[in-house]
Amino acid sequence: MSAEDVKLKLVEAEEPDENDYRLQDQVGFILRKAHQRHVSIFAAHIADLTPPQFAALAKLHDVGETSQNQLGSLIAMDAATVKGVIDRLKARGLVELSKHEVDKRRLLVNLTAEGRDAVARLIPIARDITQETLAPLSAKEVAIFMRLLAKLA
Amino acid sequence: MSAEDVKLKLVEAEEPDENDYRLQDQVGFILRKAHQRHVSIFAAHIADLTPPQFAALAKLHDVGETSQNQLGSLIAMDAATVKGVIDRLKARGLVELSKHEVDKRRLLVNLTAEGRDAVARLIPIARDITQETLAPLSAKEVAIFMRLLAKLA
DNA sequence: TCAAATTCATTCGTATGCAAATGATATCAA
DNA sequence: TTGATATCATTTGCATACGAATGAATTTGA
Repeated sequence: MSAEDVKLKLVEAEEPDENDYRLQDQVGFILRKAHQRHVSIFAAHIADLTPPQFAALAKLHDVGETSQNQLGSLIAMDAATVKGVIDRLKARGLVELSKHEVDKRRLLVNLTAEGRDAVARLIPIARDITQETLAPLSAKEVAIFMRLLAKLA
Repeated sequence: MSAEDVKLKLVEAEEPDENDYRLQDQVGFILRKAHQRHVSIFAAHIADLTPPQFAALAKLHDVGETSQNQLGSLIAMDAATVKGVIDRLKARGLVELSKHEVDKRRLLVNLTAEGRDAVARLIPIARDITQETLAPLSAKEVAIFMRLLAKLA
């Protein structure tokens, strides 16, 4: 093989570019689609609440009173996003806000009685949503998938 | 065991409700966080384009001229969403629009020369983004994960 | 053929999601 | 103590994302 041939071969080997990039095989693209599908399943079961709204209620049910930002960090929302979510839940009477006695910066968030009822009513449905989202996988695959997905989150 | 005891035990067994629902273990919640992490990695590598915008460019590079809605279905965007994405790419000179000669409903989308250059330049970076997103997994785990994730998307 | 149904695109309204800037309050450190 | 930092919350601006309504153009089917 001549020096020129070697060079050509190297150039070929160094050039996977463009031609073999398939968007539909990229993890980000598929992750986005899987998320879309989940949101769609969620909406089919719970029409009057979004996944982020339900996440806020469920977490409040777990931990009780917290500040708005603290709640946000528990459910992976930045300050601006959680504010919008909490505002809408408040407008619907599912949470109530109060000021922290000591630290005047903090805005405390609590479930209302109606909010507690909603969570209790919705949790069984949320379990169905999880199951339907994972339905394409066998039980064994679910265990593997959840373990790996958690590593990426 | 008395009949009463049996009844109590059954009631307990039938009541997983609320108490064992952990938001942070639900597939939808983790899917949302994994997607957030990916978007953040994307933004760190490609500051001037969003993942949906890049998806549109990469797919146009693949398939060439298509109608706006057709492109949307190829990259999993509804008509309203894809319109916004294409409008912004057009404003930046990365795509150009034209009317379909025969079917006057259709709006054809094409990469501009600048758009083609951008895709060529960005595809290697996009490959890095995929790799970094999957970095927490071993090669074997990546293969398994992608197979299962595809089933859910 | 022609009325009904479908497709393509647009617009409106609502809801995340995040960066950046701002203001109020609290904490830290020299 | 007080000046520098840090934290909590809000606001603005921009970008998906999608349901629903609308209008234009095409296709279907009786």
